Amino acid sequence: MLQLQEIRNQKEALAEALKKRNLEALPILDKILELDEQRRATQTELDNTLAESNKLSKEIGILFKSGKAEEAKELKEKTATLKEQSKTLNEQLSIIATALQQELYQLPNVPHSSVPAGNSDEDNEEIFREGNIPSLVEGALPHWELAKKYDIIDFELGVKVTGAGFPIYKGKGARLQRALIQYFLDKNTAAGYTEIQVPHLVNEASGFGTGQLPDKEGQMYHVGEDDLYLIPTAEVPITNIFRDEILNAKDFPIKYTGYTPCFRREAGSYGAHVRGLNRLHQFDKVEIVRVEHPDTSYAALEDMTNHIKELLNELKLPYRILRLCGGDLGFTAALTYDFEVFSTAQDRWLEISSVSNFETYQANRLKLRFKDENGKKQLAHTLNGSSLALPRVLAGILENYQTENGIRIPEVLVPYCGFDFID
RNA sequence: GGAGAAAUGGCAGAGUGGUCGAAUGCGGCAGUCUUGAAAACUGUUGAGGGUCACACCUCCGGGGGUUCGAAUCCCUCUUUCUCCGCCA
Repeated sequence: MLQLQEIRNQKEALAEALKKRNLEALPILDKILELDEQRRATQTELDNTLAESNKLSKEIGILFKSGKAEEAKELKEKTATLKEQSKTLNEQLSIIATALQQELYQLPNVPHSSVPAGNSDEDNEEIFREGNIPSLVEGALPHWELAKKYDIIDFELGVKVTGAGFPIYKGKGARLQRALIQYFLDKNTAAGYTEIQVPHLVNEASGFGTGQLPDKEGQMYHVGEDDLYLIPTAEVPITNIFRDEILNAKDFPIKYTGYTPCFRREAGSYGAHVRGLNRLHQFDKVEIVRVEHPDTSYAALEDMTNHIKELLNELKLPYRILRLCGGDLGFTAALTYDFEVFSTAQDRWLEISSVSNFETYQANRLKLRFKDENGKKQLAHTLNGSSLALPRVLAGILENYQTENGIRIPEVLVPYCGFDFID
């Protein structure tokens, strides 16, 4: 959520920056300022009414104590009008405040100055590439066929037990997945992230705090009986740890990592690109989350991308890094780097990590603040990134490490797996 | 799931209808003292709105109600604790 103060101070600059998202924000910003004006005027009126009412109440109290019941009675009658007035004003105020909130929720985050303009993922800017892209090998199989051939992932069985998009990992497939989780967590903790385990269901306030609600309601599974949501990413429970907190500047940096399953309804996305592990309703992910001082958040973002690079370098997977363009940038992010692994058999790139700086956008919703060096309260910056999304890493390994006779295991994972070959 | 008790500022803990945004203690911050530190002493110390700055308004778990007036009374929800039941 954008800060009202900023909208008041630099409306034009914000509107200009939001154009990168192909959003003509000026009418919304004007509407917001108008509602803001109304809100303050109504608030002032209400405050004055309440002030008068408070004054009378005190006088009545004093009169009663000094036994002047008659005079008190007279004053009592006067308060009736004030009560009526403040009730009306209060109702008006809440209508205006709600309208103002709704306008604010509509606005996405302002893109960072380095974000390229663009409409879709085709306009994302490739900023880094590592590893050779093997040309399509004769006889190379896509991962879903490899999974079947070596009996390590059973998609049909998942359909039987739950439905499409809920695969069942078996034997060495399950073990490889567990090895990856452990490897990622070990690397993250070695890099200074504190490992935590968090709930897999969150309440509405949490969904709202990180920006999943109210906009992306349909993407989350909702447990109506208890009004809880299955998490679409560990970002939600981890970041919400800091909701309504006022930190000290010396608490920074805050670095957390956690493994969780992630649940996404993925309503409306079907077709060839969702085969196999490409897009699932339930998948595992290790996440890193940081809360930073505004002055250092972009250095933190670089630090995070370097960390993800190291993971992929060690796994020796061919990958590239994209700077997302305005049109592809998530609603709440100011700047996002996507990491993509090359899927040899599918001849396409698969997103395996998304590292973002949300600046104050989430913090404003979360009321996540800190006391700066001068004792002033200001909003913190939040960041997060996948390190990494398991299914697509798995797909990348299966496809890139396949041989005629089986699948080799990346060297760094062998100690975690206890085997070096799947056949 | 049943029965009971409770929820107050960073923490502990007073406050049961009127000047209470809230005693007191601890903690935090600043100062005095000291070569420095500790101790002691003095001052200061919740959040939000509003204002150039004041004034002023709101907030004592959430929501609603009674009253001229609510931290205090009533209803309701949530959470915590104790006992019983069930359970990995």
